Amino acid sequence: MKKIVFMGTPDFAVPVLTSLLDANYDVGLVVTQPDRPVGRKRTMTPPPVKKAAVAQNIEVFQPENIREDYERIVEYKPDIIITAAYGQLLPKQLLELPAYRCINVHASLLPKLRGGAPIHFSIINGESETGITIMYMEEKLDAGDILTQEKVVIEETDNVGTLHDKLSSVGASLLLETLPKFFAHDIKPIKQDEREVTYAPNISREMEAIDWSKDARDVFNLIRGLCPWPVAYSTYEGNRMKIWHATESEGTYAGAPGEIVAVTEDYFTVVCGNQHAVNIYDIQPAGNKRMSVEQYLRGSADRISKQVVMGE
RNA sequence: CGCGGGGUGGAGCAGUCUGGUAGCUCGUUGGGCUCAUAACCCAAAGGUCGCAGGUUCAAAUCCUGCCUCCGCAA
Repeated sequence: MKKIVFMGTPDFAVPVLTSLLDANYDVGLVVTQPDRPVGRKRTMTPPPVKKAAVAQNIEVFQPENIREDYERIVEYKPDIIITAAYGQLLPKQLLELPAYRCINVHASLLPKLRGGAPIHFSIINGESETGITIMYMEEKLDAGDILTQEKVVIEETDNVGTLHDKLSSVGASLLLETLPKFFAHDIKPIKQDEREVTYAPNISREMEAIDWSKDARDVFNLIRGLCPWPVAYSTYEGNRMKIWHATESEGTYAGAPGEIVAVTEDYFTVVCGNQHAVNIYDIQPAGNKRMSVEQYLRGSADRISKQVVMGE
């Protein structure tokens, strides 16, 4: 029985861990990020993977900095380390420690979308498919040789939430398919083609603001690529407004980018670049909860007016 | 003590400054109109106005404390 150390942090990694356990793999040590203060109240919250591990009575190790504090893992003498969205780069000493080395479950078709937010960027970039890659880990982020991959189609109706769930589940099942072959040395690792590399860095604040001068298609992709987290936003008469859900509008409109050109019972239309537009259905005004435009307008029909320019 | 906006029938809001019988849009239920309808007309039910205390003849409204939801910032 191979001794496995699992390293992961967010929800994405939870099904990967639990499916290993369900398949009776010997995961005796789980490494995850330290509890972090979360939300307005700054309450210390354990990462999802920790909760899952604790629920199964597995030892949890939460080093602040894995590059300096990894002695516990060496002590454990793992045969393999499996990571999934752990959140820190591993030191060389750990990468070379286990006989079967370290493998990672990454949510993109590498070499595309290396980095911390591959799911977001697959949608924001307007890709029609993405997937899971299981690969060796190198010192360089997400650059290791590829073991197995599985594609996942991105539907028009997908957002980060739905795609995340699909990928997480595919990641778990692909790992279970990969491991027996991997341990039997039945997989030939493939080098990543450096010419094909693209990156998916963590989402920054500026990225969350909608640039209405872009194509309607790009705006649409940004909105669903940031939903349900961290959510795209713009402003309405100076007040911040998160945009939870929108669709591409048919037809062309002669308005300035950001201008509201139509308001109906349940959505309003905002012009983007290239004369195209998006219809906005779900919003969250500053200080309020998320609500449909229909509900928002019920409070008072003139809360959204034509000719107002969003983002100004 | 980081800054700020909220909590009013099932939903979204107005009313609070200038205390004096609980209002709007929608939903729900019943009835009517119609060949018919998610449309239109009429009617009804449904709220201890977040909680507690205080001021007052009288508090959704003023004062104090607390709970809670949310935007920003970290």
